[in-house]
Amino acid sequence: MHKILLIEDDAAIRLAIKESLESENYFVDEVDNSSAAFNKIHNDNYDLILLDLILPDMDGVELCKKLRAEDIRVPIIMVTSRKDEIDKVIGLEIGADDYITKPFSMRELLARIKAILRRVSFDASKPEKYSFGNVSIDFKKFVALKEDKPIKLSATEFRILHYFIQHEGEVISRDKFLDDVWGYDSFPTTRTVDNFILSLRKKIEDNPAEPKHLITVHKIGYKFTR
Amino acid sequence: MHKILLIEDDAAIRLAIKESLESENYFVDEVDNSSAAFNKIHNDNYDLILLDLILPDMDGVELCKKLRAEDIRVPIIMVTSRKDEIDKVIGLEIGADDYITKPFSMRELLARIKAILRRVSFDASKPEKYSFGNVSIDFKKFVALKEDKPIKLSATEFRILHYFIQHEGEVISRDKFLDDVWGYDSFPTTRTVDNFILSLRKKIEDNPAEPKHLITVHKIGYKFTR
DNA sequence: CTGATTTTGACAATTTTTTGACAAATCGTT
DNA sequence: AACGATTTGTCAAAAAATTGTCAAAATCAG
Repeated sequence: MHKILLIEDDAAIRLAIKESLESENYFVDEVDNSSAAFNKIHNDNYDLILLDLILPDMDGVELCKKLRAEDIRVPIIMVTSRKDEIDKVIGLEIGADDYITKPFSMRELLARIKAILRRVSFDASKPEKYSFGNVSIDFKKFVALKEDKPIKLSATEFRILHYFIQHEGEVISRDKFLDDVWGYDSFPTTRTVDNFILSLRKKIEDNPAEPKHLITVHKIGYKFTR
Repeated sequence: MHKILLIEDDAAIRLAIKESLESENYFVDEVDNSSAAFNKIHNDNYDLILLDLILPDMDGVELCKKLRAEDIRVPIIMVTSRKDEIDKVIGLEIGADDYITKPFSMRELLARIKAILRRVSFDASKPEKYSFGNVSIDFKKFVALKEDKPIKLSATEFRILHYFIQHEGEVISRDKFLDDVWGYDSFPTTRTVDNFILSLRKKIEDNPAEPKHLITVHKIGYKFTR
């Protein structure tokens, strides 16, 4: 889940934005002035900062500059009320990644946030293709073959296999699966994991009753072997 | 990796841009005046030039003209502070490929760079004409035929098909479509993508209910197969 | 202004995910 | 080896989420 710091002195606007962001499953911290923001930023890791340009104590521009001067590179989206303020401010010297002027639609704000987060966080080490036994998988084309015949995997099944492959040989507990594959905003039971293992075995094992790749480690979890 | 030459006399701006570009995995060379730029360009191959309009020695416009006169065709993006300067630039005689006025956000600059590099690499390996099933498309003339009968495609539909063809077999998420086909300053919902797929299917599939070319990959996106 | 295109929103159809019940297997303890 | 407690395998139905579809609203180009 992405963590966003919202810096805005108008309480009503702050609340509105916070609620929208939360409904999109972002975690939001809010402050109403830039010195509080400055502290928060130093004590916490944010994925993105939403910064209103007019703040009581330190100006938003100053905060932005200060952060960049410290080589803090969290993406920053500036929010301004007046178009002509941008001119003074958003110039690149300041180091904001994007800006949006009031009034803006929530949809646009959310879209901009999403666009920036997407750009920043791309998966570093993902195998695009992988094969084991008589199974081969193309994670870019989302195609899986067993003995050259296509098998149908759901999106979650692809994710699980991908995770397994990245952690080959390692025993993964059901809880870890739920954390890492499902994420922090979904809470199925651990039985859900078993069921996915079951269906994956049916699809990729020669003999699902005697799995060679998706191995049960009793009372611990499952592991993948090539 | 793409190689970019950044010509900008303000050191702060130069650094900010350079860092952003590098974080996007571009290789960046920087100079602060146009005669240095001129030499660099002759001794090296750049994929793109970012040129500030106000430079100490030679004017950016002059540099641009000079390069074009030598038939050097590297794409050039002009950066200007004042809106009225654009007029000088756009007049095509200068030969810049795009321009951007200060203030601008990093996101916009990166988007424009991406767009131009994409366009160029597309021109290089151009599928000007393409056919699949009983459909053939001429992307230069913007004409599409199905069983030799013309079908009417909108500009967006052409762009989508073109994007699909460039990424044949690959599954494209709705978000990626919005980024790459719609661009950086428009924020439709992901449902818009579905609707375009729908209308494209009606036009190019024999049986739109059972598409053979525009395939849904549930929970991931769509892919094109020949 | 008009007509075409793009975008949204509602609802239906489809697919996937999750749950829960029960059987089978495992483990530690007699 | 047998027992009981716990964990895992298995299946199918329920719940949830995604996509297909259409039409109306908004936007854009001429």
